[in-house]
Amino acid sequence: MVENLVIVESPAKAKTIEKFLGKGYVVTSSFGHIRDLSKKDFGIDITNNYTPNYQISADKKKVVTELKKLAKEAKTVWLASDEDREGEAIAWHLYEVLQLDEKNTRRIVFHEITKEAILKAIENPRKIDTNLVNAQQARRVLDRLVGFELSPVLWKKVKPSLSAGRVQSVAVRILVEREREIIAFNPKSAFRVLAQFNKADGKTIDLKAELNTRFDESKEAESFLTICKQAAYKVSDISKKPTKRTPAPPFTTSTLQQEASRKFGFSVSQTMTLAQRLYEAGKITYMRTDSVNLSDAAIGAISNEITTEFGENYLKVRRFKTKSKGAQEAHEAIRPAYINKASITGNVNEKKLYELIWKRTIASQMSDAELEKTTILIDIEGSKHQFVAQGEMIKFDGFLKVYMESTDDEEEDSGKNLLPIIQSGQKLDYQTITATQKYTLNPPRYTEASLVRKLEELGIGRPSTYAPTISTIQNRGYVVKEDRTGKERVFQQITLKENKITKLEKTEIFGNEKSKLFPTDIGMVVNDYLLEHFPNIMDLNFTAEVEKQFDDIAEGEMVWYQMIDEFYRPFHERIDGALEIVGRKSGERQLGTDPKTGKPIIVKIGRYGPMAQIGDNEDTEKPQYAALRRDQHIETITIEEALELFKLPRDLGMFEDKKVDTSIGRFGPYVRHNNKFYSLKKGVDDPYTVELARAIELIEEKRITDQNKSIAVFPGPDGEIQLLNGRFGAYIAYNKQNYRIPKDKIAKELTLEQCLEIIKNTSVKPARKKGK
DNA sequence: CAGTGAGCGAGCTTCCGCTTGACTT
Repeated sequence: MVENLVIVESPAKAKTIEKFLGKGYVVTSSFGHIRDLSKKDFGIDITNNYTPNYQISADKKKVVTELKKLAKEAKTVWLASDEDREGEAIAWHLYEVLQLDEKNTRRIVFHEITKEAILKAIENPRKIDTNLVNAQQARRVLDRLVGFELSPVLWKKVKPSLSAGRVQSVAVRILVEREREIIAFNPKSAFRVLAQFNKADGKTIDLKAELNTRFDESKEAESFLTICKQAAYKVSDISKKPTKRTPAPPFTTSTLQQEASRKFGFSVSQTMTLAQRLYEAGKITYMRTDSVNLSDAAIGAISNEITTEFGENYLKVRRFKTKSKGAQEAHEAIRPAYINKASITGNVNEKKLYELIWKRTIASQMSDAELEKTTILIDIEGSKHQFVAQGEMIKFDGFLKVYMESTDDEEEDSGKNLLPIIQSGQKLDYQTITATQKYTLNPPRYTEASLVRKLEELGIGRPSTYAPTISTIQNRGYVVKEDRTGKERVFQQITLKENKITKLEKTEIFGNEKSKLFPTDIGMVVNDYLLEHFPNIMDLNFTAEVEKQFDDIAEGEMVWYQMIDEFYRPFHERIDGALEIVGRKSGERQLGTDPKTGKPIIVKIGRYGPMAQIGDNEDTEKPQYAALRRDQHIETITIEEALELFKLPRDLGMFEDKKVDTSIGRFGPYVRHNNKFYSLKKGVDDPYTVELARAIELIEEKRITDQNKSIAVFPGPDGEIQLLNGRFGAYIAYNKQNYRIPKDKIAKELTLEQCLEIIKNTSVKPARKKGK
């Protein structure tokens, strides 16, 4: 007989709490939600006040049986899920499913896992807050209605298996809009002038300064440098201004994802997997949180650590306030479980992430850094402009001793260098003065982490869904994360050195992208379609607005199904309206006419992806088709590039009485002969120019490697059993399956019997899931 | 593995938020 059964959401949390409570308490966990809307036929009775049809999730059946058993044995059941909308609903579902008795059920909540907080919670039980539960039901039902009515529209109007939802569709919209800003971006250039001074009153110094003006035209820059040739330079003013810098608050899920991305290049899901491991090992507090709050106990421990490690003057206790919209603050900020542990054992990445969390937590309770910003103004004889040198000196490092937050901007040499000691009125000599043509930068593309930040700013999504959302939009093919190499462009540089002006044309690479999110053609077409027919769902403020209503429901000022009804009726009308319009949305774009045939040339999304087409479908003559290449996009492809596509496949001639042709396929450029494919060599061969002789060379080369590929062939019951040399060593190929050869066997010496044995002992792989 | 782009029809896809493992490469 168990006296008290406490149910929390996470097993790791249960373990910790059990230690605090000791005898008489069994602490267990529900593993999150135990029930959800039925997957079939909506799970909502629309005609009956939107009554939800809840079902115990397949993977929770075991948990529920176990919990039922424990609850039956216990005298008192304590529902200790999180104190937010979802947590309240979890408590209510437990209450319903476990068929608990109100008399021996207590609802308790705490925001931090400390002994004091939990004992206090036990002393102050309450009842389940039905209004809060209803707010959650409204949230859940709304998301189901939106997701399960919009997605089928996309299946019919754009492409099967697509999806839409309150969160994911807005996330894609943000990326599409940024991409279009970038496409439309028109860089402007101006000449930035930098001077390097090497003498002050004849004494050697090292001082870099930038002109306080930029010149639009190279002529202006040149005539300025001509003035500089003759000019005398004088320090006209030195000013010093004290400034300070304040530490960032402790980590939340989204800020942790951002910093781990900026500092270590971790993907959002990578960070979460690492954090989960640290949490389960008891090394950090809960990793899915929107709170920047630290418990009193933690602040005490941090203060201790700072005073002993760095001294009293480095300590400044701070309480941070959450700024983000819709934060529910059921937990603490993400911090080390034991503050005095500056590092841990574990793999390299776990260590890195832990140390980052430790530093950020400690720094958040440290003094401001005090800086002195120095500005030196330099007069130029014969010019109204001035050179400006700026420097920053740290007078007291404060929190910078342990931690410095990174920014997203790829910083140029911002001139915050160390300045030499110099006096006002001193005469300066230049070493070089350089005017460089600088182009304005397009708005930056999003990384996974910066998209999460944007979503959080808008109050869209929750800490537990940021990583899954980022995966979903990639899995649906709306977005790809990739590197793209930039383009070259020419810029001018005019240099004054030793009284001579020289002009140079240089090239730079711009627009290099690493691990950035790019919307795909499908992403753009779906976005435009949804925006056209469902602008309210696509509104960046849609979530914020329904959240207000959920709050009203939670306050008991609104009936949840009435709120849903007001949303649903006009929404469903739009669904019907969209379905009535015939035809599909293919994102078709006219490029012009084909000079050869005079027929229209278009690009659009076809059955198998983005394609170009010459001629109409209605035309008596069948149109010509060509798939776009991976790096080509409906929105940006030019007519010239599209016409290039139709030059392939190219016939090269005959070889061994069979046709040889060349083209570009899914895996790159190839030569085809007798129904066999031979890859062209990257960086060597080009399908537009490759000739028959070279193609034959490639064919013969491949034949030789293929000859060496086969080690032995045996007859098997379902065709040949082949022993082959592969990329990863020898393997067995039989009946369209590959089999690994055990390490203790040598491939060459295998007999038919041994091969059959290996095949028999290998568990057949389950059918691969189709799609990506 | 590298193609395809007409049409029909069966059967499937899909949301967001709570939680962990169980998967594969």
